[in-house]
Amino acid sequence: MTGPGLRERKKRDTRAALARATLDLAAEHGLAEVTVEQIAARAGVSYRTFFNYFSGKEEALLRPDDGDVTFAPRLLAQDPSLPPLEAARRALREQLAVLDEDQAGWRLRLTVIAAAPELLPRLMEIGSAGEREMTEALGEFTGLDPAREPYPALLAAVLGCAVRVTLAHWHAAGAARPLAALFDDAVDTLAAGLPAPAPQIP
Amino acid sequence: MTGPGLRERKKRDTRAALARATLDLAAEHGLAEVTVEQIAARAGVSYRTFFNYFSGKEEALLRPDDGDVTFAPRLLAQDPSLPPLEAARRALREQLAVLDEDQAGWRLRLTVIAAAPELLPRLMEIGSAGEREMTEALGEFTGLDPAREPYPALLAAVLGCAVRVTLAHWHAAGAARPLAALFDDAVDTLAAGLPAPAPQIP
DNA sequence: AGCTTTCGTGCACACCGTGCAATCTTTCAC
DNA sequence: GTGAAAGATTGCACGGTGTGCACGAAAGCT
Repeated sequence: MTGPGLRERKKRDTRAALARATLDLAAEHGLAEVTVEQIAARAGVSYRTFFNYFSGKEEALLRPDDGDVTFAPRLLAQDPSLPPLEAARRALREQLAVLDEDQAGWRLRLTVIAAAPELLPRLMEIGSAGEREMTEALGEFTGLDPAREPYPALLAAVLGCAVRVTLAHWHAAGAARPLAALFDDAVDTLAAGLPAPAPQIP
Repeated sequence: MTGPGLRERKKRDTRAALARATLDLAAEHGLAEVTVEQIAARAGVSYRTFFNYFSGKEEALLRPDDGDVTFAPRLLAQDPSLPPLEAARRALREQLAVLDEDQAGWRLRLTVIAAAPELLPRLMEIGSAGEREMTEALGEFTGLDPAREPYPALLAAVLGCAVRVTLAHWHAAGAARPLAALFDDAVDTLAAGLPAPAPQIP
């Protein structure tokens, strides 16, 4: 049992250092004001090396881990007799639990994203490991061909939205309620056909 | 009644020429392979002038007109007693009708986008003139504060998805059915709580 | 006509992202 | 242990992007 080996460990460390440096610098000055050179300097590697790990600042900020588990196996492990929406809800709840491991980091990350709105659509690709993959998995789960029937794509897109809005609300509300509960509420609203809630009268 | 004036007209012509050149070149070679210099040359202006009209290739491709009508007035013109989903559906149907004016152009545009998937999330900002604006308008329509209640943001995001998926399907299916009909189907599915359709048995 | 405003353009600059080749380090086979 | 293979880091050079600035030309106004 030699473990992951020195090489692997150093690679992971470098990647983590670069991601962390990107996050910290972006939190301080805003992502647009930070250069790759600064990031590399803070992480202790050369400018050129940065691009051995990430294709750009964006990726370094939004995809700090590369080996994140995909959505498809989680979905296909669900009970096939469940309605698709319910099965997907359970799979995504598992996936969101990963964020709980580094709550502080993700909250900071969401702060940076909120200040750089051009990144907002990209959140779609984080919580769900990509909408295309989700579409494929839902097609398999439901037995519908995504190329012919819009249902899998629609469901995947809508769920991606639900994740994104939930994250934004969780962040805006200061994480007052746990992420999983907020996500459940959102899916409940979807399952009910998006009825208008009663206006609050404060 | 002198009309728009020579100056205005030339500006609009230049903008249209740049947008058109971007679209044509991107359709021929793929957006990533096209340089701003080529675009400017084809439109008959200088490299520098391109940036007086667009902030980059992306915008030139996805936002050919700047003065597109916003979503908010369309929504607030709807009957306030309607459910929010239904009111938004009607407002968006009006907005999508604009695309019918240049069907061929938009179908070509969608082809380019399909070949450059990193642009796909940006479609959200076209059909709906921006998700934030939609959220605000829905907050006003429902009497909910978007900062406290997630419902307006969720509805706006989901509708943006519906537009995007509808456009993708319309394009993939070769515009066999009209855009408005496809959009109606999608909203019907949403209103019904995203139930699983029967699997096709071909 | 003259005056003001606005637009087009050239120039310079910092940054981005990539290909290539040289150098150094880990790993593995002998 | 030693040396070769595999792989990571780095410097260098290059084409492309996007912006600030200043100058000239054209359009609109009086």
